[in-house]
Amino acid sequence: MPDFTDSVWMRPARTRSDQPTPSLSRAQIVRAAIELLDAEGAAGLSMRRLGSHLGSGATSVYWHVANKDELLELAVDETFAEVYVPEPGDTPWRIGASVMANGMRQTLLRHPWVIGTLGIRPTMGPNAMRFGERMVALLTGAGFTGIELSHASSLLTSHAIGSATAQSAVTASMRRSGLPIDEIAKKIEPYLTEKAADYPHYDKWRRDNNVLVVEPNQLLTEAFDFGLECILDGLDLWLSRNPTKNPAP
Amino acid sequence: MPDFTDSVWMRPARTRSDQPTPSLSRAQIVRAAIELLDAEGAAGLSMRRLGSHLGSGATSVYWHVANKDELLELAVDETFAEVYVPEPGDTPWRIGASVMANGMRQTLLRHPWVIGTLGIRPTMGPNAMRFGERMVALLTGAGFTGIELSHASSLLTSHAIGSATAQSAVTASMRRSGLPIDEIAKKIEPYLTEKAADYPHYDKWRRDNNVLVVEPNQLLTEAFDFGLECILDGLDLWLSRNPTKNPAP
DNA sequence: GCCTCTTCTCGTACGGTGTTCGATTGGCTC
DNA sequence: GAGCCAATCGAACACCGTACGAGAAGAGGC
Repeated sequence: MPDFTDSVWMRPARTRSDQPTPSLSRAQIVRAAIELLDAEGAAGLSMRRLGSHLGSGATSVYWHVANKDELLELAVDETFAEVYVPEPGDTPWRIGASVMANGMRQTLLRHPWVIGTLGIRPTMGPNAMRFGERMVALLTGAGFTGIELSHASSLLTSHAIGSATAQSAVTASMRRSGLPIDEIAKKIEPYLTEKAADYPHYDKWRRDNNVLVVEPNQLLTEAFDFGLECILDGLDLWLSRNPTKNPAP
Repeated sequence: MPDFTDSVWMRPARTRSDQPTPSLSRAQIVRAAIELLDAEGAAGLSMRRLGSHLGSGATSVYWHVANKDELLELAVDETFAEVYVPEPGDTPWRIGASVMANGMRQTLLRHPWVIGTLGIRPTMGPNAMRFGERMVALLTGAGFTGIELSHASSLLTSHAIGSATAQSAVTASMRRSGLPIDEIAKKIEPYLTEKAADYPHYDKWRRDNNVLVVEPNQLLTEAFDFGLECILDGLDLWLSRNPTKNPAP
């Protein structure tokens, strides 16, 4: 029940910064949590470890933050501060949208633990709001209005999220295995050839384009760029088919 | 280290279905796990609860499945069996791609806990492989070849994942709050108007299109459809700009 | 100086988690 | 019967999130 109606964002932070400079602060806690999460993933953050990482007792954190979920919510919003959305007018809107999508993808890849939280609750913190504000400005400048503005924004962020999800999965797996890419390819190969008869189209395509030799991160980056261009083309087409009544100058 | 090189999929299931009909089976365990996950989300699945849901001891599951991660991997792959990818030739490729993307989105919304796992490791189970096989067939029929075939596939699945992520977030939050949409809107309103000055573009857009009165699931479904059309338009444009040397008949 | 109030820290404890390990069962083949 | 092996399970370990209440440390009033 604590959602929407009783959110972190609608409550004031507990420390009202009185004089005696408390040894813990919400900002400090969130920063430390992000450090742990970046270093070891979602499993690396426990309240006890966070406490000792901060040099304080395990349960001291609970005075500044209601619970772990809320801490995660704060941490996720904090990462939204990193994604830059250009002002409209600085550049053509395609460039602006591209910069935003690339930035969002990069941020998610820098903090892969964020990805696993995006399906749990919508992020409504100040940084996410500021992100939304900039998106509206950018897409309004591009000529979008009404509900389609929201749709275009969703489409661009969805692409960043979906791409980052796929890429995060393979980089995390590669990191866990600790092997270089060609070693992994060598290990997977027999599994794939064994099943080749079951997946004839895939196998033919795989052999024709010998996929496993390409660096996966490069391949997924190219996939992201390709998809982004398609999306921007599609949006451009929509704009040309639905000219605004009050077009931007 | 257990990734890629030592995966569930490369090991045979432990029960070789000998005669004495063991009271537990891997398939049964996976089915029960999915039931728990669907009913109560990722937090609803614990090995003890799974055991008692199956009417067996808490740790008996460990004979059939190496650990919880592997069980999740099996469960995720199982859900991939639900998404239908049409054969090429049955319909125009746009329809086929649309059916696949819609199906994938629906599957993810039926099993929202899957979304949180997609960024952890790539799914390489038999059902995911079959999915890939069908995608290659479908997109080959559409005229894609080489690496761009992979990119087009990634783009379509990314859209399904990204859209489902956003939608899952709001439906989960609404379910947690237990309030009807208009109640939620009433509760959020003061927060939004308080911050209106900070987010002028967003606030103007929000008021012009009074967003909060629309049913969020309907809005997000429309956003998905809008985005899918843009993507298909973009892919069509790419196809027309890059005619295949050996075009499909 | 003392008293009280507020802010903040922290040790302890409770119920739950994933997983290991060794004991135990039960049906099969010799 | 003896031996074997697939399969189940209970107990135990280390860890988790967090409720609670005791305490420290300073501020303000007198």
